Amino acid sequence: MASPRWLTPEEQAAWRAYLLSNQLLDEALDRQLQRDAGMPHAYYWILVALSEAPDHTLRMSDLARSLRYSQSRLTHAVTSMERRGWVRRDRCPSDGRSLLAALTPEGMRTLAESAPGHVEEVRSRVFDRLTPRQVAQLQEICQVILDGLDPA
Amino acid sequence: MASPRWLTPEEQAAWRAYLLSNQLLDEALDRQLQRDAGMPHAYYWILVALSEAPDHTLRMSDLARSLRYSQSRLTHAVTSMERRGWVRRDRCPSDGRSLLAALTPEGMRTLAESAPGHVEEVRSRVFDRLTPRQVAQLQEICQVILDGLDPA
DNA sequence: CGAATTTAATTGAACTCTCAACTACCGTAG
DNA sequence: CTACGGTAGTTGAGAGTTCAATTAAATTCG
Repeated sequence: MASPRWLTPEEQAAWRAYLLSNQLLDEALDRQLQRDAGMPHAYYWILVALSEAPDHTLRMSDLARSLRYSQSRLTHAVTSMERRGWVRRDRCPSDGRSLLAALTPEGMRTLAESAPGHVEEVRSRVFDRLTPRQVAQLQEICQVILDGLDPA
Repeated sequence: MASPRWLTPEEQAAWRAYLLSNQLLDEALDRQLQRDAGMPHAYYWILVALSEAPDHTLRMSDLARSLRYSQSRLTHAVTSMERRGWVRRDRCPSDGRSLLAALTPEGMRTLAESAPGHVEEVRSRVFDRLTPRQVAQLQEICQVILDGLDPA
């Protein structure tokens, strides 16, 4: 058992800042969406993904893959969103195993109503505070981390 | 109602990379700790905070404040950690409302055993992939975001 | 063809976290 | 000294997520 490669002081400081800012940012985004739209952050991105798909429709498994949600997570989420009338689930004509999740007009309207407020929150919390240079740096850093986590 | 200030394409790309890398990184960290130490990420930091405190002891509310956890979240977490024998809760002699959470030897041992593997995960997922320059950039960016979210 | 494997999706239990309500104790002002 | 506002902490319900088990349809291959 080799001695562990501990973090340097610089790395520790960066890591704690990262974890804390993430924690608070996630909480802020979740709270804003919950308060103004009655949905968790995860549901917002399901609405976004469906709204960007042809016919506002995606196979459950493709939707899960594109958002990197587990199938179980997506099933539970879509079940709840279906109860609210935001999404419909239809059998896939070409594959009996698959289900097609489709955004309803009601779901589209919910997204359209909540998007401006949510984007405003993201702006005020993040992008209004960063220089264009920092935005580019952030993306590069996240991309490097993603490359290691997301083989796709 | 002014027209919403949408994100620019650069901001959108950065935002999606950020959200996805966060999601996957959080999942990876949680999975690693759950698998190797049987605890969620949040519990790990409770152990760390207590291990760094004088006498391995902190008032519940100070612990909550330092980690930015809600009191309720901390109560539930500590209840679970107490059942596992990692933490003890004693009445505070100077203030009848307060409770002092103390790390037990068992809890200290659990932390000592899980820390190397966890740090290795953080290294391999994050710091081994970033240049020192990027680590500094990351910290600055997170600090800017923190300044807006954490008045303290 | 028909058995075995893989893929799509759901289910339910266990767990964590949030939120609102509640108990108990402290400090202070009348 | 007692009433009152604030602080410390817990509780329980509800919601979302994970994980393992299950169902069912498609695909592969001997």
